[in-house]
Amino acid sequence: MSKELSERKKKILHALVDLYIATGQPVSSADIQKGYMSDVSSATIRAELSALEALGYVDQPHTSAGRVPLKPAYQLYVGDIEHMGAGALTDAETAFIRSRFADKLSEVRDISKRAAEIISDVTNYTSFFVSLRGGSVVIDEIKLVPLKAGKVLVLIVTDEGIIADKTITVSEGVRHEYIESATRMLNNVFAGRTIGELEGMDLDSELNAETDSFRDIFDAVLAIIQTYMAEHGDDVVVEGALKMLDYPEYNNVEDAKNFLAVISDHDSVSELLAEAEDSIEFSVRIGKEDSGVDKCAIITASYKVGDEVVGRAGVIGPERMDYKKVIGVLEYMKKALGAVLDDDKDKD
Amino acid sequence: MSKELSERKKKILHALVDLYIATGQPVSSADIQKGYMSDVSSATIRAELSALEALGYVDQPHTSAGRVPLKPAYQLYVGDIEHMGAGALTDAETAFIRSRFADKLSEVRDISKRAAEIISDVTNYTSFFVSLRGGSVVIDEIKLVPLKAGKVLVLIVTDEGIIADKTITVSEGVRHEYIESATRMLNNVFAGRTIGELEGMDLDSELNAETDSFRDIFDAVLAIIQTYMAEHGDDVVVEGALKMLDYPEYNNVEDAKNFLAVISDHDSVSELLAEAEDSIEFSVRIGKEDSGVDKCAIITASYKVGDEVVGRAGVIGPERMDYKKVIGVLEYMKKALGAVLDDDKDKD
DNA sequence: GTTAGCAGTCGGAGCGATTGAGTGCTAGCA
DNA sequence: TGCTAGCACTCAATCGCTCCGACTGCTAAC
Repeated sequence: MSKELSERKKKILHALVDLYIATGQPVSSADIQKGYMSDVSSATIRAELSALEALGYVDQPHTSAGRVPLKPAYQLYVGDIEHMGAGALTDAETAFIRSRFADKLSEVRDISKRAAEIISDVTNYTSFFVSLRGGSVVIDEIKLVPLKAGKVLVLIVTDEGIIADKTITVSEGVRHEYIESATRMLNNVFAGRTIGELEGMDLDSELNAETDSFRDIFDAVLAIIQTYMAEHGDDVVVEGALKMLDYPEYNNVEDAKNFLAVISDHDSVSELLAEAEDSIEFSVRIGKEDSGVDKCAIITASYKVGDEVVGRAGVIGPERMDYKKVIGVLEYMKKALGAVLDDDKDKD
Repeated sequence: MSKELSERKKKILHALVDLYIATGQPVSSADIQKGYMSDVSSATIRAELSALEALGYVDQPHTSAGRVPLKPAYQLYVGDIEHMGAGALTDAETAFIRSRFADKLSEVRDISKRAAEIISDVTNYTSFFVSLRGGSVVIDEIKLVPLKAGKVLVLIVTDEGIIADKTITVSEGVRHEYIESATRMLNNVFAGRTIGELEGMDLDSELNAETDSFRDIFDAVLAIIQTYMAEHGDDVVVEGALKMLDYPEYNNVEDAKNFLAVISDHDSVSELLAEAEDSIEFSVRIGKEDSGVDKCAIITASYKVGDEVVGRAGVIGPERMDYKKVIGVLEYMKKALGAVLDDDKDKD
């Protein structure tokens, strides 16, 4: 792979991957000649293929079979696509996408879910969407709301909305002044900080004689934030997990099970996406041997609002997947999502 | 099936199901004789089997094969088990269950999830757990909490906790008196009612000239409740969905896919469980032809706190599943869950 | 460097023989 | 009348075999 391939070799390789993606069958020299290179004979193509095999780009399942692309071939192919521009979507497809985004979705989670659905439906592959709000949520304000029976509802208001599902019981009863000073204390400590910051901090040091009397409330608030962190670290949505089973690559139960196990575990999905490098917009990885999703390719794209990456979408499919289409869809989603998110911003 | 089977036929049938559950292979007359009826010859058993086949209890995949139980056979078998008492769990199993319930779980959802996990892990089948809090949640109180910038947080306090994920914007600003009268109005209408009641009611009739000025707040509250209904109607947890793929019955991708599609759709799971009759404690259904989960048996159990059914657990597995064990586990869970829930009640 | 032509390879489909598990039947026995 | 021993029969599954055809690799000629 040190040397550049000749133009003809590249052309043959591209044709081979194209055909293999379309049919899933080993590609013969005659196939390539018929569809792509009627100017030379199949024998010539055979000779080239033989060379490509030696270079590790293609493989032969057995002596009398056609050639099958290997990882380097896919990589070259994907590179070509990114150069040449992605495949355009059909009108029906763009219409479909727009219609699915037509209803107003307010929750971030709903948008992620819808986006993942759309991607999966249009591409017919398994898709996932991760909203990266992790540590960057800013705590605006903490409110304590007295309820009946010595209970206090803790409200944590952030720029992303409210984290408020915890009632705590206070020993002191619900004296008004007590609640007020507790609220002051909590806001001193927490307000204006991001959740990410809190994680690394030594919070005990912030406590002093005065605040120490609110110790239990303080601990409760901290617990809520930590729970929130754990649950919402990265919000992962997976759609169309079962679609993978339609492809012959996963037509045996063992592999299918493996795949589903990985894909249903949100942590591993998050990890898969995290490996995408930040610097590039599209990242295609093919055949991760470890991690149970070998025989797969993963294409990811990052979505930004302003300068900040707010989400990352991905498609996972068989190595021989329709890269053009998938990249096209992810590309188009960038526009569509941008519109939805901006809309959402305006509403606030 | 009109006539009672002879004791010997029953015994043979029971043996046959036992063996079939253990091996998954068609059972021969010799097998039955060896393990269960050394007092008569295989020829006699063959004659009985032949009769049972005519009665529709068993089937022969082909002329020279053993017999396989049909639905009626399973039903008889399950009836026997329920009579005779379920299989006792091993010490290791009960210890495992207790240890998994050892950590304090406060959220209803966490408990459901844990329970489903335990059931699935001990039985090695797919399990689900539905918390039926649906319409019976009582609204205790509605609170409006003013936030910065003309926004108001709506809090709906119920006996099950708080539904509070909605901020609304009020045109009037956040004048204290306005908020107070709105709160009064809302509590007049909603407090003390269950969510289920609200659904059937003509709420507009409750509005009068006075309340009409709070129309937007009123509508917002209603919307929140309706959203809650839709999302929390029945809280369904499914665990170990992939375990089904270990059983040869689902060793082909087509069936596996079908099964997973049903099981991942919480609505259909909810439906499956809803079909369990309320009157009986254990409900076993075998081979629902429609609904994609044919070739399956479903065992459900209801769990009560006091007199109220709070949840329903189920196990779904191949028809030839280890009924004794599953029923034993569900039975034991009744005790274990009872303890956890009571504990939880005490804490409140 | 390219091509036509041909021999060689190998997977897969199709076919028949063989095996063996398990039955149904029948004649004889208690 | 009910049970059993024994035997003939059936049929899925397995194996081995051949045949077919889709490809390739090679070689000799252009």
